[in-house]
Amino acid sequence: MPPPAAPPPAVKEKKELLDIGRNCAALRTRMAARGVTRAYDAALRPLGIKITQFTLLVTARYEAELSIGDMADFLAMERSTLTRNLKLLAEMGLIEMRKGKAPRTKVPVMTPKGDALLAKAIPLWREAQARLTAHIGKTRWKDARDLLTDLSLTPA
Amino acid sequence: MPPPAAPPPAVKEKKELLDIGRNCAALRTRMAARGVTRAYDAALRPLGIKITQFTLLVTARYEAELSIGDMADFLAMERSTLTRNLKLLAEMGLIEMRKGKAPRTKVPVMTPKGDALLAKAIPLWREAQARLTAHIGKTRWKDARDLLTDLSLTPA
DNA sequence: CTTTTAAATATGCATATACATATTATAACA
DNA sequence: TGTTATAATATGTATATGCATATTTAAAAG
Repeated sequence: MPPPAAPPPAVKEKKELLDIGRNCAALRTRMAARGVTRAYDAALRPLGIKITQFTLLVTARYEAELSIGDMADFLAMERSTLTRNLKLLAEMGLIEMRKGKAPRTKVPVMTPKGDALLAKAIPLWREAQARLTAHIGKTRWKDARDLLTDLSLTPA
Repeated sequence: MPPPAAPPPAVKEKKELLDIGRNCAALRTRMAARGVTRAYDAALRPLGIKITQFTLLVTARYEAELSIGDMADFLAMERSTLTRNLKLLAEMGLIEMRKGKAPRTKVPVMTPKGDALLAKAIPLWREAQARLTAHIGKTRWKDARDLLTDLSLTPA
């Protein structure tokens, strides 16, 4: 057994590292996102879409006429990320990109195929959402939602 | 202006879509992860590492002798994801992969370079964490942490 | 009406993530 | 002691994400 490359951390440093591991908001939030995403992805797997894509379909269907830029703001997401994610949905035939009213803008529009898929997806989403709220406690979900909203607005 | 590809959703359906957009736990959790990650990544940018990498360094430093598999469980992350993320850190010279005590296992071990970087990163992490707790309220963070932990354990 | 400018989207590059499958290393067995 | 079974890691493929930069498009300036 070769000696470690670095000496073990001193006790004081150990405490500091423990504190970081326990309290790092980024780690905790990302872990939550991983776990929740896995659960919702599993629920939607029979339909061949992921929860991220479901979200975009819902937004496109409800927030009609939102341009890529506005939709990215709405979802607190990079424009370039959204551009690509929408492109995938368009290639799947679930949406169609059209010219928006404002100059230079493009807006996603649901196709009949997209509408049909969304209709099938909603019950699956409801089941996943019900399992989650049951898991964390229905009462707690309202607080959770507000908290998550605040976290998404964390200043850089 | 061409007619829309699909008729506008009925009022009842609109309410349903609004509910989903507002309450989808996956969307809210992912939005939070995006926002928080952006803030912490920005704080660490001067050092050329991301918050995800910082987290792995802290874990490797504190939870010594954790194999890839155990570390993945600890972080609620796919093993294959962790394998690749650790590989990047090894290529950067921040860690070194060694044989673990248990058969077939590998464990990340900090290099002196990794230790030095971690030491410089911790103050930047503290600033980011302080900004976040100030933003959401210090009292609220404790509840938030517990909530996020529960979310990461969402059953599929 | 041409040129310039500015706003919006797209692209290059890099990391993070997960599922399915392949590879590898070692223990257990014959 | 060679073979087989199994546990651990690695790889193939695909999506998600963000920053920096390029391209495009249409308004505004001349």
